[in-house]
Amino acid sequence: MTPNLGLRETKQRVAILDELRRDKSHPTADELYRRVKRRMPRISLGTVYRNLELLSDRGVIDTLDLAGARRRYDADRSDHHHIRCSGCGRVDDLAGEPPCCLEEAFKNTCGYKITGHRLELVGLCPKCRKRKKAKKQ
Amino acid sequence: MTPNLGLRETKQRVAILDELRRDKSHPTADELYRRVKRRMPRISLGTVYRNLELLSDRGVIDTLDLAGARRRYDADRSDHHHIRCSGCGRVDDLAGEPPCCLEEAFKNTCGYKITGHRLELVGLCPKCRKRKKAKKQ
DNA sequence: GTAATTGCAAAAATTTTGCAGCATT
DNA sequence: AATGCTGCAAAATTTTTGCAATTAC
Repeated sequence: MTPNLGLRETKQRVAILDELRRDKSHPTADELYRRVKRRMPRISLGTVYRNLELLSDRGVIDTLDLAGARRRYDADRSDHHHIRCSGCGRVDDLAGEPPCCLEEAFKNTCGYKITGHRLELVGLCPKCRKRKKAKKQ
Repeated sequence: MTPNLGLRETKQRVAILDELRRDKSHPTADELYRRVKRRMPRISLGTVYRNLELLSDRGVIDTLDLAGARRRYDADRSDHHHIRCSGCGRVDDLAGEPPCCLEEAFKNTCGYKITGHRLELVGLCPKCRKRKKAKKQ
């Protein structure tokens, strides 16, 4: 599965991580649950939530927690940002370098010890753009 | 209250907006409800939610929807970002210019029509830094 | 008078948790 | 054998909604 993390390698955990790695759409816990359920029908939603939290705590996966939407998960831990469609809620990866040292820029503000940041663009995905155009005419 | 927006000027709406403007802590709907309730004991939480949504739709207030936390609201509509404490969840304003044209940087990515962005720093607020230090020793 | 808005309470949606039994180490 | 993990179901949390009565326009 992954280097030793003090976690047991249960069938459920392996299946959850495997499906998340295979699914590039940043699924919610519930969406992932439904996928895993296809190959493991007795798995419970609670198990999925518990495992996603454990894996996230140990840095195996990322929790997206994007603004306003339900929590989403991402097995891709590389440094990248996301864009969310305000029409349908889908979330895509942003290509391109993370911009100029955001954390640096705010380093000496307000007494916080800065540990990270989250940048999220908002927009309309191609499908929703088309849909909107169609509506207007 | 505010220029005409096709909204009636009910006592509840006025009180909600007034309290939000007075409260710089980016309260959640529930926190705001408890404040408003002090001067208007019969107001209901549903009314607070409904008004916050209406006011946000019309751009009178901002919905923060910061990552992972509960939804928060902000009557300050100036262009600014936020920092969230991973210890206690409090949210503060970030001083300083918004960094170099974030949206520009990603303009030609992935076919989205970009309409906005959200930047949120994460860190430990002064209180939580102190608390953590105390614990360690 | 009309239509928007409210309070209330119930429902919906999402996430967490207690527990007894099971599986991994 | 020990203990971490699971399924299940119930609970907790947050937000939304239906409806009859009220209020602003």
